[in-house]
Amino acid sequence: MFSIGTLAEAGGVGVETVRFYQRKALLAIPDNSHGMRRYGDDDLRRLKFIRKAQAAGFSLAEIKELIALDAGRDRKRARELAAARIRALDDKIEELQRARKALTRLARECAQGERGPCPILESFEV
Amino acid sequence: MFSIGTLAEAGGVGVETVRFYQRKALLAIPDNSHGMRRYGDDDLRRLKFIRKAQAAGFSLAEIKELIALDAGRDRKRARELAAARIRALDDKIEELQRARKALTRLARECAQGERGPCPILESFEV
DNA sequence: GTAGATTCCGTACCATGGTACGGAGTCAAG
DNA sequence: CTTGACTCCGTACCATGGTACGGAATCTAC
Repeated sequence: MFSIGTLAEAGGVGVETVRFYQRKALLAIPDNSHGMRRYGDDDLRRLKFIRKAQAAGFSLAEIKELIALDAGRDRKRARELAAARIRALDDKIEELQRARKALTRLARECAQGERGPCPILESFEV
Repeated sequence: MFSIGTLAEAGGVGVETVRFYQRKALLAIPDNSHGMRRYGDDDLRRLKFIRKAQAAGFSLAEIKELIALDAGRDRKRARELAAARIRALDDKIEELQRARKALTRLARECAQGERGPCPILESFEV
């Protein structure tokens, strides 16, 4: 059992962020009737999950649903959320790869010399 | 020459968004001393550029700099911005691919049956 | 047992990227 | 030459994901 500061540090976030997640009901608020609130491994696991799910592009609202689902038994909904997000990820990855191509082109076309305008807009095929 | 509504539609954004970009100095505000403001192909090109650059992950502040650079002659800075964004894109693409993997695993482990909890947190290797 | 760090809690504030509102003026088609 | 759509402009508001503040209580280490 550890304090909120220790939890935050272990999760790689600030104390205020932990509190924010608590307000959003993404993290439980432990009882403190006997002094300071104490946190356990489950809280840390959940905090880390929130950060990873965020990295996967889930919004905090979606993450909240995922957490509820984790305890629950609606497999169909869980699969739906996963599938939708995989599609969104595929689209996003493709988009970023297109953007990367445009930027590579920009860098190449700006490669020579130190001065003079680069065709930045053109590089993006605008 | 066309109106703001036509420009917005052609750019795939709302009129209010065009105004917002104008307030942010991403788009020029044409003279209207002789009536309504009129826009040309350059405005549309720039609007489309803004949307594409956004898709590449540039913030509006960065896009503003890119536009200034496009007219200017500081190739070094343009290359720097491009290179930094390419690195950021590579990181992001990798991260999304990791997330995709976690989600695929989640979908697989939730594949059987209609009810019962899925190990959602575990799927994310939390 | 006391000083300095942490925690608690509510509330306020922040940046980003828009979206909406409302009244007055302008435009375009019938 | 009117009617309905569009424009102008300032200002307000919105969602998301935090970050900061400040006074009181509590902890921890010396």
